[in-house]
Amino acid sequence: MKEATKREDLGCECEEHEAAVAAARAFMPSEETLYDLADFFKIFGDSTRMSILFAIDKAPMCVCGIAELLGMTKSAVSHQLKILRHNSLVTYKKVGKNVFYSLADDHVRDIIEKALDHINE
Amino acid sequence: MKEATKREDLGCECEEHEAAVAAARAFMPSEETLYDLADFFKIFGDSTRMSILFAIDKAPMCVCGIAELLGMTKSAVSHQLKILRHNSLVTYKKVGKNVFYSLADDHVRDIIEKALDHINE
DNA sequence: CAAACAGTTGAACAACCATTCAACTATTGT
DNA sequence: ACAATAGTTGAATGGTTGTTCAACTGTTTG
Repeated sequence: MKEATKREDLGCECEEHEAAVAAARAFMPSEETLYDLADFFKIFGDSTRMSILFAIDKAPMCVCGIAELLGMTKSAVSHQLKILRHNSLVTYKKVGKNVFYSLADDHVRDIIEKALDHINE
Repeated sequence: MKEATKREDLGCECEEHEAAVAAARAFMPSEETLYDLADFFKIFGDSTRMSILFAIDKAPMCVCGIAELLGMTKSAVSHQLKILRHNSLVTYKKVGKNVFYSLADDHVRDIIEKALDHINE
């Protein structure tokens, strides 16, 4: 046998669960909120961006400094900084030829710290 | 002009920054920690997984219930639940034909709440 | 002004990843 | 024992995304 899936592969026929589904639906955030949340976490989900955030945690640092610290090209770093910039996680200040980046606010530190707690059990 | 990049695209010649780089390097976490952190956040960086976490936030729910709530196939949901399971973000309990999933601990709620704070400015 | 360096950017490429599809296991009910 | 449903899983696929490459802007210095 094993023809194609008979009916729907979505949901279930068990009507006992419908109440639970309805109850959960009432507490679900909007689609937009869910996407915003996922997009926000996506930024932290890359080791290069994570490294950059730690690099500028204690003191502002220029792009070439970050590149040297991480052993990466300035181009690669700059691309990631653009993402961090567009999501307001970092700020920057031009000084001559250099651009110094810093963390935007303490919010970022809080979230990373929480995650570190979870990782270290 | 514009031949290939003359020398290295890594770092900079400015020796004034070497001290800053060395200082930052002293505070950098290990490579392993950075990867673990990024991997951890990567899990939250998908709207399907984020939706699942909210779906089982208030009460345990079976796979078919989640699938119906999200309007997705049971297969797709199961694949994501596997990832959440392997990262200890959810627990499960078999009851007859059903498998009920719940949040593993309050740690997860804390982190999502922090992120919501940041999004809502 | 011209050379050199810091930084940015768009296109191309490669690697990764979420969903689909099909098949499978396990449990319940007839 | 057989049919039906809940759930899982491996392979294939299509979309996303990080890095590289090459070219560009802007600033400083000789």
